[in-house]
Amino acid sequence: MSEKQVSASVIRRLPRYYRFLGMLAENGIQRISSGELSAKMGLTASQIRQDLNCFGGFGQQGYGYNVAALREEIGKILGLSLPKKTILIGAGNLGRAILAHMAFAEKGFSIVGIFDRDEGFAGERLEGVAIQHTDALEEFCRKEKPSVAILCVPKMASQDMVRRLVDLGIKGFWNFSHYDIGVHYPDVAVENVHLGDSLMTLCYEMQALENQKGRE
Amino acid sequence: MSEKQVSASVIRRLPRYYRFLGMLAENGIQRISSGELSAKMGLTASQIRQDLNCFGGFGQQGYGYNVAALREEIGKILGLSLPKKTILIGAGNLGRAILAHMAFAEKGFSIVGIFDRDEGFAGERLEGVAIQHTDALEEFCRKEKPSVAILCVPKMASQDMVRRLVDLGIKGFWNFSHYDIGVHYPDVAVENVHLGDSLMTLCYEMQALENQKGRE
DNA sequence: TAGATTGTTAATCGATTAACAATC
DNA sequence: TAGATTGTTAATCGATTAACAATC
Repeated sequence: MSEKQVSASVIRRLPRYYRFLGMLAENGIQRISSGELSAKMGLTASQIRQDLNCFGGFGQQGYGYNVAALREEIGKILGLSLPKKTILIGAGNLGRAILAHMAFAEKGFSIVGIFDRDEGFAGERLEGVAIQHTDALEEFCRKEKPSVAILCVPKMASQDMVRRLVDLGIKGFWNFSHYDIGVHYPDVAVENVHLGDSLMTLCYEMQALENQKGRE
Repeated sequence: MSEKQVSASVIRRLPRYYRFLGMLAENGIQRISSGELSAKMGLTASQIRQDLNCFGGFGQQGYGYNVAALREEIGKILGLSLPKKTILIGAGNLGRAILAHMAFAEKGFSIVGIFDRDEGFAGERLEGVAIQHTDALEEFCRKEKPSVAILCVPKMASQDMVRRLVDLGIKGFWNFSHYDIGVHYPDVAVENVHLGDSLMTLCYEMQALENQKGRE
């Protein structure tokens, strides 16, 4: 099982394939060719075949791909069924919204603890899980051994918090804070969300659109 | 002013430069070389110089870059000072969290309206702006002419809502819904957030880390 | 002036697209 | 079998890195 290293560009497209295949399955579509899928997703058929063949031959010549089977394969590649004990750090409105909004369970994440430095939240429950003070973090992690942390704390607090969590054995961060994890922790998995960057990118795109219109 | 088309890869790095330069400025650092900045950001110095020179020569040989001046230039390139009337569609917990969490004003976005299809929210105010029923959307847009919509509605509702908003003259979408805008609307700017995709990517990275450990 | 560091050109590397033989 | 569509190799394209002359 010596998997060759697959590029980040390919990995970033997998969730999107997974999502589109889910939609197709919901609509009762059982088979699809790379050509049809590429049209729906705005990609080339070549790219889809190339991407999928990083992991194996999931299609059938002359037929295409079985939607449900391919979706399941991609789910496996992503590791969605692997159980991942997860803690939420920061129970402000962003943390709460994410907790309520995301389908964690169907991706293998189970929320086992919620922490906030605000004493006022202590005891309150979100989605059935009690909020604890961050002081309880060390003891909790030694006992429960969570592997993932969702970081919804202010920028100021995040740098120290990350160090603390890495020391406590956290292996993956879903980072909504303004701090760039990852530059200094090569042994953990990090997915930075950086909503501010996203909004600025939109800002640029709108301006570019405007300029383009003017030039035509 | 015939700007050559700058690649998306470069654009996506600009907000990150902007953020790091902001941090440096906060720490009282006035000048920085591409070499120093590259070390802090985990890039190559070449890439930084290459990126910046898409837009002009902002540095000075033998000296480096003036932090404050460069930050301002990047802000200009991104179009942050351009005023953008913005509406929020969907005042559920995600919409509320985003509204409270983001520094819209400092990026030129002003929230002028909030809409939800839930009658129960009508009249409530968030950040000083009243929530209206989505029925009021048409009249509001014709009068106020907002250019940006933040989309925080369920997947089911989003497809129709996007069509409606495009018809009403919305030129940019910050899309938190599960629906992929952009495949069918080439004349609007779209920034898809897709938190689910991000979480799945983390899932893969964690698994890859695990496999790597086992192989060593 | 000498040292440092940019702006820019050239070389390399990787990702995407095209093409087509294999095969269902 | 004939038609369709994959898996895979080769060609192209673009992005990143390296190198260095220009210059502050």
